[in-house]
Amino acid sequence: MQQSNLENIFEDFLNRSSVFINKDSLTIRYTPDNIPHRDLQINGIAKVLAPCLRLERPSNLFIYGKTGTGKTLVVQRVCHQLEALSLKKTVPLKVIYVNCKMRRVADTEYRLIAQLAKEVGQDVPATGLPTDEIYKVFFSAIDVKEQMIVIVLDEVDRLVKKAGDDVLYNLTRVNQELKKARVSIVGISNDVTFTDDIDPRVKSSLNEEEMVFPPYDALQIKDILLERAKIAFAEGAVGETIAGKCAAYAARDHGDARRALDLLRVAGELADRDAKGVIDESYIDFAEEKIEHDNTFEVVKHLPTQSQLVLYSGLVLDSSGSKPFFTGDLFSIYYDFCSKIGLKPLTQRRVSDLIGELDMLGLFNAKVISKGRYGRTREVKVGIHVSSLAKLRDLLESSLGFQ
DNA sequence: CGAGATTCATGTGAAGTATACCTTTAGGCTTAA
DNA sequence: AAGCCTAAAGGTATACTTCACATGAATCTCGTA
Repeated sequence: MQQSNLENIFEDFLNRSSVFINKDSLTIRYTPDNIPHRDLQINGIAKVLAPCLRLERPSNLFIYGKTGTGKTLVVQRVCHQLEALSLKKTVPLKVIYVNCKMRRVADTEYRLIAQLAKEVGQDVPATGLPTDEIYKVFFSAIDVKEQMIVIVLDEVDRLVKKAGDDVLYNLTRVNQELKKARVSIVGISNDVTFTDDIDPRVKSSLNEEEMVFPPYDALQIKDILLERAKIAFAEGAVGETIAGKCAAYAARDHGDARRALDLLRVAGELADRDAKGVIDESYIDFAEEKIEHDNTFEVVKHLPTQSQLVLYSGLVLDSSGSKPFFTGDLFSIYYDFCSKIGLKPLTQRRVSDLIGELDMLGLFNAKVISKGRYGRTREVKVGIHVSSLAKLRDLLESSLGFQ
């Protein structure tokens, strides 16, 4: 492409009028002033955490709700206010927020505590130290003075599924170790049934208070969208029917408001790209597809090589038969690919675990079935939208170094 | 014909191994008095 | 003699392997009606 041409593109971009005024207000980073339909929860959480301000340890709190029901947002909102107020009243209070699902950040006991330590300014190595040592570092870092610490663990269910409930047990016992600081834990979980399989001791001490976030219904989502759209978009860029359509799409599966906002944002971006001043319905459909597409790509790109190859093997099997396939099938074709690209093959045991992980990520849909006389295995289907399959294969092929 | 045993292919848990990385410690070298 | 650097020793977490046992319905077997 020629340089003058490039310049034109940039010029063009700058001069072009956008449907957005403030795009940030549609992203997850944005904390709106007003959170509609969540007053009950906000007040509830505030009441639980309020004792912080008198340096009394509040009850541990546990929050359940599906994705996009505003859990994280509400908690962050309340915590911000709490911190702001504590600053004004000079109460030593600190809120630590950790998202446990982040791969390689906080998905094991060690890494979680290391992350907590980092949040309070103690840098610790990624490996090599005993876990107790990490605990000690973290404890002594917060126990330097009398203060209140609120630890928010987002998506704890992931952590517990991967690393067991020891972490939680240790954390709930923190207060006995500390002399000056007080710690309170707020756990956020997407999985409502998740406490079923944690130790009753942990359960009783963690669940001092609990709260459920019900899904939004279509009307509520529409409210939320209109509210945000007012901030985000130029006058008249989004009609009420568009918001309604987004809401309907998002409400279709469990009232996910985040999804609705994504939909609106991406639709806006697409409209901008076409230099249209208005978002019409067709953009919503494109946006739905694009989001799906982008999300899976983002996930796949950051997968370790071996997982990528397992996924690729799955895709190949899927395209050849488009019927569900079994662990054994996948393993043998995976094995062939390994020698083809010069990768040391993993054992079937490990591949089985990787299939499980891909299932958790939603890239596969796997369930264990028994075929009676013909054994027991996982029945695997590819859980990726058809429209992304071809491009995904290309991506994997180049990333894995196929010719 | 039906209850119980058998079978298959792999799930799954536990224990062991390799690797990468950490801290501690001891020895050797340098330096300043 | 004190201070500093380096390399070895001893320790850990993590990803993976090895081993061994668990699973569960289709199929087989065999006693019984």
